[in-house]
Amino acid sequence: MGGPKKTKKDDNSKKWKKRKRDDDEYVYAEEELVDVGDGGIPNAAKKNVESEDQGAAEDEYGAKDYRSQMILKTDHESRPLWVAPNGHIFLESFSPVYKHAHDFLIAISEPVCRPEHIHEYKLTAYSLYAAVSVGLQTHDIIEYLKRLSKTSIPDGIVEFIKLCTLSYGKVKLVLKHNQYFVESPHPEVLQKMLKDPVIQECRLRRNIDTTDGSAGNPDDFITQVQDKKGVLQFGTKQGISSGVVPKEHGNVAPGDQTDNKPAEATVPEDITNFYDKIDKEDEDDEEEAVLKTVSFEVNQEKIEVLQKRCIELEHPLLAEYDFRNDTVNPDINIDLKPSAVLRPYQEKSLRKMFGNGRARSGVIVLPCGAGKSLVGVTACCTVRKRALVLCNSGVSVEQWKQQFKMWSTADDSMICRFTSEAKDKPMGCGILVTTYSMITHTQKRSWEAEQTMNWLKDQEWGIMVLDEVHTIPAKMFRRVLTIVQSHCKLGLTATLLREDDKIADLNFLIGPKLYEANWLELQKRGFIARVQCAEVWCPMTPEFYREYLMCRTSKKLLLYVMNPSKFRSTQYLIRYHERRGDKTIVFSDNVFALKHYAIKMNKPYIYGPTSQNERIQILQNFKFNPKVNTIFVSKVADTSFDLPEANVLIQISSHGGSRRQEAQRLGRILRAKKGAIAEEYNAFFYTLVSQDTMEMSYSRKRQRFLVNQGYSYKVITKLAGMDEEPDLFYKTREEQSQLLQQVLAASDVDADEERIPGEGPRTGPAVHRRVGNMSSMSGADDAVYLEYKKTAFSNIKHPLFKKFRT
DNA sequence: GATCCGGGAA
DNA sequence: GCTAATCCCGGATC
Repeated sequence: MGGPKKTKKDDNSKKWKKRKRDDDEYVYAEEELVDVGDGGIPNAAKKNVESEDQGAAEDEYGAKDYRSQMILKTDHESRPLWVAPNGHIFLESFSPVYKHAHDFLIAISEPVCRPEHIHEYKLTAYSLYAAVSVGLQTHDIIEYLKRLSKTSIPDGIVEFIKLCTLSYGKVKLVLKHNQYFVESPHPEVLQKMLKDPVIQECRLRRNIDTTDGSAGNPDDFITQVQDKKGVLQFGTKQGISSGVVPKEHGNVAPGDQTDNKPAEATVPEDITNFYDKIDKEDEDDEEEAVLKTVSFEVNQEKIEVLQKRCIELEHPLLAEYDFRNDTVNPDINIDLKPSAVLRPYQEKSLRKMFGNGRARSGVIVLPCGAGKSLVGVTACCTVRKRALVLCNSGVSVEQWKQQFKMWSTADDSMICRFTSEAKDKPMGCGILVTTYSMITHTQKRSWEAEQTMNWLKDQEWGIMVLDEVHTIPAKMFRRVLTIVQSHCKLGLTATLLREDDKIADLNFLIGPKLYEANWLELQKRGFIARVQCAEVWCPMTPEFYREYLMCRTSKKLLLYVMNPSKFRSTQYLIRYHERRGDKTIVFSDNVFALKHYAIKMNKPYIYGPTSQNERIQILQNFKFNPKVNTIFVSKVADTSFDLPEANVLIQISSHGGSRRQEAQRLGRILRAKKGAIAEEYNAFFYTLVSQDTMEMSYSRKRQRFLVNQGYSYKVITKLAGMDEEPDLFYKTREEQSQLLQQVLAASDVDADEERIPGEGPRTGPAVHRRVGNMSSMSGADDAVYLEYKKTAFSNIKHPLFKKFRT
């Protein structure tokens, strides 16, 4: 393949490639295609794509020239795609068929980078697996890709798609009567699989004969005939929500015309026709309706081994739940309220899940604020079997309960909370909301918790909703799976990103990604806020910079966070937005900085030790009190509670290069803002960075995810108007050096916990870290901090400090 | 009872 | 490898 090779891959070009790699993720992305973790790629396919890729010439910058392998079609202008031989796909977002192509690419590939004009995707074994699981078929994928493409499709890609999809989707994992079965309409496939020793190990043989009396012979399967499926509607028997959103058939979707130039190029008919065909197929694949299936039972504890092995054998197990024909588990009486109207993308994601009339397990990716919980609630209302919702914190348990009450007909008696402080009676309830740690708890349980857990283990759950699924460690999630028996698992998340490589695990622990929304697209349509992202560069003051260069890493962090010009920029931005009437949240990972900034500026702050009551109080004030427009928060705000009213976010310190945290935080202000259509932006996201420090490289790393989602960062090197602003703190050298002393003293304390500055070594318990239960509003619950106030702040007249002065 | 605090875990 | 934060439980305190 690959035609005549004009590569001259000498050492020199390799060097370039390597250098490129160090500062550019793109090259990584290419490599990932052939290395997606746990044997996700058929080996033959690997070779295929690799060899294909080598056929391309590379220039001195590592760019590849594929012209020799791809022939441009004459009507290429009306087709939106290029498919490169390395599996990367490039899409013109201004194309009249963008909508069709985008839907299709989301289904078959992973988005890599989606800026304004050209979007990049890549084909991976996982993404193709996901495509098959939502009902697409090999020939349709290839055919549609061919039609959308400006050029011929490289042979290697066709081969790759075939390899990754032909054997997929033939074997299913189903739960019946509390027993797990591997099921397939293809007896020969099951026979082949059962020859594998690993799979034999996972098979469960019962002494008692099963219903049809299957015996011990490996080739003896349980055989049954499947029922024919009907058309499904979401959420309710009556199908209130179905048909609310018209499907975008035919030509260009109405909403798109406004954003794009009127389509001068005619859309080739073969594209629109095929889109309709695929879209329709997804809805009712009748194909297997009358097929006989064969199955064998498997051991619940071996399920993970089984799934992994099946992927290696290139027959990944699909988990599907035919809930409408489940007569064993009773229906629960829950429907969507008529007022619950799904947005188009919510409906679309649910169509991926329920497309063939059954419930598929998998992950739905929506940005925060885009209505993930409505998707979860609707899924539960569609399945109408006992549902288990797993959350990260007690607070989000409460929020989920609220969501169920808001969108569905479920009342208090049907929704049961199960956390350490709220244990409703679980028996007879339809929906159980609990935390991951409650399920996986290993230590002693209270009697009540023990009872509920026993009950929970005995249940056969219809659906398990996994909130913020990206945050749970894979290990913990595995334990959940061995404890809970559920027919179907729905993972919800805002981003599938993690800095470690555990995200691939989700693919076979939960299921493939069913849908992923494009943030910018939602923003354009007004479903989430339009955010202006800015990186504000704050020069280090000379004194701070000198210390920064001299000291070791742990101290460095404190120095660049406490940089006086950063403080002043923060103060200025806060004032600027307060005048505009905005609501601002300031994030700081570093607790020392958090407290110092907040106290100095006299703003409330929330961090770990802040009591539940106080948190609620601060949040309520922030929400309703027009005098409280700015609050400071630590890491606590990254997860759990949401802050619906904020539209400005300022980051003064963050965790290394975590892209996920960045995305999560941006999500805090994404909830669509009212009356916002007039302005270009209605939300602001500032990251404050101390110039010429490590922070700058962290910052770039963190931004990468959002940049790939299409956000652009504006770099601000000087805040206009800041110099004219009166009364900003830390203006004089003297104030600054005082601050420096505090910072240095603070990092010394870190080095030697027991020492209190200025008082020499302590032996007795006279000074304790925690002093009584004073309000943490004032930061007085930290004796060390109290010490500083006595010395450094003693000349400041401020009501907050008066209380504590002796 | 409700609330606070500390320990252990991950 | 470290830090911050969280969860659950049990015992102490008001």
